[in-house]
Amino acid sequence: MDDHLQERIRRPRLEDVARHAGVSPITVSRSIRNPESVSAAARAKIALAIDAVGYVPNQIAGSLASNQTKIVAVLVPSIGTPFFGPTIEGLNEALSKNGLYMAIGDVGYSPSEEERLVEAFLAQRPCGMYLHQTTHTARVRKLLAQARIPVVEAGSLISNPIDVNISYSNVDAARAATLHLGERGYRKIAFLSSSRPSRTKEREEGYRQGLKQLNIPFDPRISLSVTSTFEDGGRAIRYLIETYPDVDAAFFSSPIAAVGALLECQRQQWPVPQRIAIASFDDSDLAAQVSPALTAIRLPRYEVGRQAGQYFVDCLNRSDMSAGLSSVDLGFQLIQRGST
Amino acid sequence: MDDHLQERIRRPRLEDVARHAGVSPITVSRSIRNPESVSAAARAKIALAIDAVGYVPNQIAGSLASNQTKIVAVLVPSIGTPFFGPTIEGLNEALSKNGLYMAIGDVGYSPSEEERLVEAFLAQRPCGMYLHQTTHTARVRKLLAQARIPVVEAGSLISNPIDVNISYSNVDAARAATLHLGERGYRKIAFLSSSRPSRTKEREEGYRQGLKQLNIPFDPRISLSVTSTFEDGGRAIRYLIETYPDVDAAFFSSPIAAVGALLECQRQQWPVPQRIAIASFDDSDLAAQVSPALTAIRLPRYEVGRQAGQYFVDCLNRSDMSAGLSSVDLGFQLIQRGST
DNA sequence: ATGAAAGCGCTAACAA
DNA sequence: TTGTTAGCGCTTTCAT
Repeated sequence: MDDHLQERIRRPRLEDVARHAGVSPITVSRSIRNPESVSAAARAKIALAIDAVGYVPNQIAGSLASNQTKIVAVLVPSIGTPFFGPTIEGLNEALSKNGLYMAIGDVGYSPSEEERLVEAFLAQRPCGMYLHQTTHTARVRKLLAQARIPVVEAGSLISNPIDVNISYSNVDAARAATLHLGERGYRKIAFLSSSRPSRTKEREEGYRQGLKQLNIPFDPRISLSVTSTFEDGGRAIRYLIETYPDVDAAFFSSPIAAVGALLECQRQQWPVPQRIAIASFDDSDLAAQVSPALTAIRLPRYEVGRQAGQYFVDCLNRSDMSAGLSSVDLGFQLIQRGST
Repeated sequence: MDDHLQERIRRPRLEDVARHAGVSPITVSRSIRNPESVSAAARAKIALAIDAVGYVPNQIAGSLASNQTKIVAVLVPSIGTPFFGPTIEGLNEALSKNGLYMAIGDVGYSPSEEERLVEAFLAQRPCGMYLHQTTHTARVRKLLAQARIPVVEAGSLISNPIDVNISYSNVDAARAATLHLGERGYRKIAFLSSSRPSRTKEREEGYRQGLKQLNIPFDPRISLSVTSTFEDGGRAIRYLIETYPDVDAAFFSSPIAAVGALLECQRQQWPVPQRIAIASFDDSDLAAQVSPALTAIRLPRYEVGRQAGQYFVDCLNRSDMSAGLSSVDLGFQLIQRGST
């Protein structure tokens, strides 16, 4: 009687299950978290009772008592863009397999927004934090250091990570692509950087290092900034060909812009790579499908997420932390296709 | 002295701030959550103290005491695919603006995985749940009903939502595209459904309704299942043209496959739409860029997320719930381009 | 505007 | 293997 009334009013607790099963609350707790530590008989009674009262554990209370959560905070520069899809997938793969969950936030390429979100997410006491970002405000670094949780920074290879850095080198990859173009005989290589503030500097640095190695002088007039859209990619290639006819190769930081450029070349009947070669920093299914298919740097985006996720899992199991290396270079691949 | 030692050992609490500021813990709590309810003098002292001790609120304890969280659980069929990007962006837009956060999970098109995740996420006591899915196990429906939180189902228009249904009609949209093709004079219209289990049935139903309205008999031989890849789209159109030369239009459920088909037509020099017209169920930037650009149904994916997010926010403010309509049809647009 | 007391639902630590 | 006790760090409620 009383029971039925109460069930209407408040959600059942451990105690309700315990009473129903004729055991103590802690036994129910154990049977849920670590079934082997409870006798088979008790386990059976408890399973029945859980079903009967419709019990769903309150993880909030559990987290407060145990001082640990199963939530990893994931902060990305832009939640909707396809770029981070594979990384988030990799994180999810590693985390969900081990009973961890993701809380996700969008920092919009803004350090102050990152600061706001880091603080808000730390209030949830996550068991780890993934930042797809390597430059932070001083306050962020301080908050994260105090938090004493595993922190993975990704997106660039850096020398002084807060905790662990898992990434590829934008500089190396951009240099490799530039060298590839040089080795294929292209001499007047334009660089079309993405307008996103994130990795542009590093990619341009790699491009310049490549040029130097090829003994090609850097020409600022053919180093342009382009938004990451198909339209702007097309616009850029048109501008280059019309303004600097001796340009024979274009290296795009954005794979979207690179495809846009290639589609524009198709429309304009500019043969690729004979009239102009095109290479892209980032690979995509699409890059492999256009004609000619695009030469591109393949970044280990999925792998970054998976290894980051695995790191959080490992930290939780052996709870010593910081046993691994502080910086992991996952490398990249140059996929040569018809466009160069 | 004692203070400094303790700070090393455990994170500062409300009490530490309170002692530092010379007020009671509850005043600190108020000053954080509702600054106006505290005198300006106290507020100033407290702000200083928070900074001095490096206090980050423990939202876990807060949630347990207040019996409410700021977390919305978001379950999508596949976290990495670009399809859900705009929806998640819309959710994030509405939620983050109002101090709510997202926990995200991937149910992988599997009802049993959905059940597992719904239960796990309910344990976190979210203040709302977004499901990009409309068919559920009985247990999921029961759990969600008991949870007494706002629930948004999206992805299809349905008649018996658990709480609220915000979507577009797959049937209506597929019918509209089919009718469009009929009106443009195409008579032998193939349907290439996506192999994803999700909305395929509804889209095929719309296609058949459209055919019926056009007095065109349904021909099961040209209703095929195709994976959502560029390659398979190309393969499908090749198969159709080679096997059923009288097919004059192809309606793709997957925008990726549709673009793949168009690229294949370019390679094979099959003029579009003269040899064969192509239409796509879902729009994308890319669809607008290929030549000819693809006629496509534009789905309000961002808007679905934004309105769902707004619903959660509204429910939290007026805490009555279920004041709105139970089903919202956000419609769709048919964007006609060169491919039809 | 501020404070004191009580308790949210669970788990850690200890005991049996 | 099971139970008892004592909190986890906050917010609610009630008082002043």
